Amino acid sequence: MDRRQRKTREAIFSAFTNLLSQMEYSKITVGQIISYADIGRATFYAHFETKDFLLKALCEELFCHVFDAAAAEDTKHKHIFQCQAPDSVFLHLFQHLSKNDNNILTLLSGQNNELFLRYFREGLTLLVKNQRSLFASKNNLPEDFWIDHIVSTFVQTLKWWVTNGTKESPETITEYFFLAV
Amino acid sequence: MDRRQRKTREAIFSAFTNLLSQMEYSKITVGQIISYADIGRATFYAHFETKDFLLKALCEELFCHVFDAAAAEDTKHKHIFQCQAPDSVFLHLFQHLSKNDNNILTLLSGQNNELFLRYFREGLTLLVKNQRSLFASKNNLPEDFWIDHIVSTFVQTLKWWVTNGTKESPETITEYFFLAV
DNA sequence: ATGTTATCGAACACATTGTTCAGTATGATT
DNA sequence: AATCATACTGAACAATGTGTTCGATAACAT
Repeated sequence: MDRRQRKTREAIFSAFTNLLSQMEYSKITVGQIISYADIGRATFYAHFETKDFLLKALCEELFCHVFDAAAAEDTKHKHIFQCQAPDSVFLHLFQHLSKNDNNILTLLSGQNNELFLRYFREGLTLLVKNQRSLFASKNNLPEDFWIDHIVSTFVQTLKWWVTNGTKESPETITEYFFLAV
Repeated sequence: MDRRQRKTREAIFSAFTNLLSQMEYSKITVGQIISYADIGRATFYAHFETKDFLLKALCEELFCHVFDAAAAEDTKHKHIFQCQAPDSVFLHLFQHLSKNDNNILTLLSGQNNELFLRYFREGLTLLVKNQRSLFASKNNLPEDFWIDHIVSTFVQTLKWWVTNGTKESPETITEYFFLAV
């Protein structure tokens, strides 16, 4: 990819992420984005069809990164330490999120667009399906129902955690999550 | 209240509700609302400051009505039949919602504004707090955490129900809800 | 019958979106 | 270094939506 394209794309993402941490999605205008990113109007539209597509692209980058990282750390962990703690994927996810890389927590906690949550839930659903064996106690319920339920509970736990100041350790939050679910 | 005001207000609510069942909140314009309601532009703004305030007013009417009705039926039920089934409030709520009065289900299931869900959750939180004794099993978790969790689970159950065609009976859904929670 | 108040409707300023296009700068390729 | 392709600029543009204003008209309460 052309260096110019890369720089522009990153400038847009950076501006957009900053704006997202300051105000809710629906209030952000393309004018603000190009002003922060310091690019021309036409350039923005050469990269993204609309603001919604920008959000989608950002989510794909952020969430893929987080979920992949959590899964990878988990695998590595198991290999090195032979650790079979059943909650390790989720613990790693909470740990990773608690660093607030790329402001994901900020974005998830604020009153942002539903699109945002939808993409997060999509990634999370895949993760939960891979870990379905952890939740055998739910098997008197329809499978898609309880997968949905676990995803909801994770998101709720995360929101509660952030809203209340992220005071608890990732370990404690993981415990809450498994107690609730 | 002046009859003219009442009529206008109802025309706006009616137009808005219809539109909400046809398209998502963010796509609806004031122009469409006044066109459906067949009123002047200035009249709309004499009643509601913005579209968001209209949504808020609608939610207050709808949700108050639903939660109050559920609580009232529940009380009546207990008085007449001496029924102490612990899940009756929630069963009544599911029953009431399943009639889809005023399109609440349609509105809740669609990809509507977060505002909408926020108001629904507010009402629901009050209801859950009144019924906190039903969920004693959660008392090794912080109280605000599990109240949040129960509210989340209710909303998730409702969404799942509607998304999957409202095939299950209110009784079955209530059972799912209590199994999940 | 009278005074009050809601509605009308059209016009208004303003903001935002998404497009267009000619000109300029930067990158890749030989 | 010269050349070609392509990304960016910046300003202008139409189209759409928001929220306000105001004089005229109709409906209401008493």
